[in-house]
Amino acid sequence: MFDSPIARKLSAFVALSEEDLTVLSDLHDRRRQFAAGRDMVHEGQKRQSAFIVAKGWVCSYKNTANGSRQIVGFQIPGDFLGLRSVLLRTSDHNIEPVTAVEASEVTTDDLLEIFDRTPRLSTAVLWAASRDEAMLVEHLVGIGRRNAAERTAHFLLETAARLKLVGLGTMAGFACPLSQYLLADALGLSSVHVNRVLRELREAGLVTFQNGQVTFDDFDGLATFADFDRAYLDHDGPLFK
Amino acid sequence: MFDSPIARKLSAFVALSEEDLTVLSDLHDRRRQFAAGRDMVHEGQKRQSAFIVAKGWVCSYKNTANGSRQIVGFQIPGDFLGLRSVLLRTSDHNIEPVTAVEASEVTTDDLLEIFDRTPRLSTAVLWAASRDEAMLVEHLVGIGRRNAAERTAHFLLETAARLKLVGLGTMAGFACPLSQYLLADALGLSSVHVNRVLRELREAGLVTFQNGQVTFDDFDGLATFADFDRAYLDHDGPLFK
DNA sequence: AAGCTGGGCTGACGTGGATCAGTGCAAAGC
DNA sequence: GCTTTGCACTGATCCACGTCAGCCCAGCTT
Repeated sequence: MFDSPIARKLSAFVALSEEDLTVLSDLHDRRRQFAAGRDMVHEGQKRQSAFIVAKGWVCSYKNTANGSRQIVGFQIPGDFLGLRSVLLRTSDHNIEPVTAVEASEVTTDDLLEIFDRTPRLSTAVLWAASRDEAMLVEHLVGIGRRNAAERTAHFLLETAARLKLVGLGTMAGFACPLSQYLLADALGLSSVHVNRVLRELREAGLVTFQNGQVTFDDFDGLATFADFDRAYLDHDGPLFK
Repeated sequence: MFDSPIARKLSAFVALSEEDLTVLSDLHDRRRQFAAGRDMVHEGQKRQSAFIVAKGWVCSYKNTANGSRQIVGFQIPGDFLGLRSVLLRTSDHNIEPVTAVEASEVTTDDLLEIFDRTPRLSTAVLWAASRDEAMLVEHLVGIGRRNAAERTAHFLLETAARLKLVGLGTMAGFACPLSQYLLADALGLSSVHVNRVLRELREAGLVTFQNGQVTFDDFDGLATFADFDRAYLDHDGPLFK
């Protein structure tokens, strides 16, 4: 019962107390279901609460005036979503489930109580937020200064590292529900080009992404190619041991 | 004495108490100087404290393997920098003053005390962090899905809005110490192309950026062109009035 | 006075990735 | 069974930007 994805993830950073784990477990039990494709949150929505993903994949995105969209990031089990909207009062992005999703709603009051009563857990929440922001920065750097292939490779490696932390993948590979269209919107490319890049990476013997399955054929080679440095994910092990 | 840029900025969001203002004022008085061009923080640095900028411009950036760099954002008076590094224990980016800079160091202990003793101020700090993240997202969307001219225009508008909030600019324009090289590294372009884009925008009668001065020749036209929506900056006025 | 440096600025040319306009296939719906 | 829909995949063509290679000017050095 204490083994929810969020508890696993946060435990990798902060040694949580019994009480912390109970709070998380209570949240975890309060899950709601969301169908794939129907937006959970849309831009401009007010008084939005946050969620913790328990199962499934979600994406956060923004639409631009010219009709295209940019996916800002994917949330997987153990991730918060919409945390930023709580303080900004208005959501600045849309949130759409990629697959069927189970998630627990976390209201502003829940958050305040966490900050009030479980200081160690609140540190962990802030850590998770910092880590999400670090991923955002890495994403920005990738789109700004890496070419399509490096960017794609980097994304797959980062995603693998995140999934591994919640027990959903290994260094060998992971199950990936993303279409090439979604990948394109996340990487700032066209789906046509994503297709070509995936072929190149496959033919170079680095990664294979087929039938919803990502397989690392040469993990180290790929990491070198993508200039992937996992330091920003901060898996140095728990604080306050 | 209560009129530091940070106090101005946070007051636009949260109605601060006398005590909150005193804490801010004490921080503000504790300034240190930094020379332009010499890094204040470098990637991988441990146990880094945060800073609040009082005067001057700063940029946060990352270098990539192929020798180019991506500027993640600029910090102007009233902005935090390096907040994320506090919880991640290791800085994930470099920080360089663009001009001569005055900034106050904020240690982890200072932050803990703020969270402990001045709850309203801590809300304001978290709001500022959320706003910074929203700007990061907007930056990501720009690089991923907007073309060079739209992106440049958007950047200038956003920067104007931020400066205005701390009394350093108006709807008419602002003083801007950025070279076209810095602009290029921030926008994910080459400096050559930045130059051309700035000329286009000038010839279209939208903005003029010359001699360290940005002048909006047609503010509304530019905002339309750039698809600039200031909602994400959340200037709705203070909470808890 | 001569040289150097750091901006801004420019034309010619090359290219990574977008766009267009498809094909093929498997699963779902009627 | 036939049609529709969604996704993977492809070749041909185009163009937004990058790269290269320079010029010019202002402000510093020596």
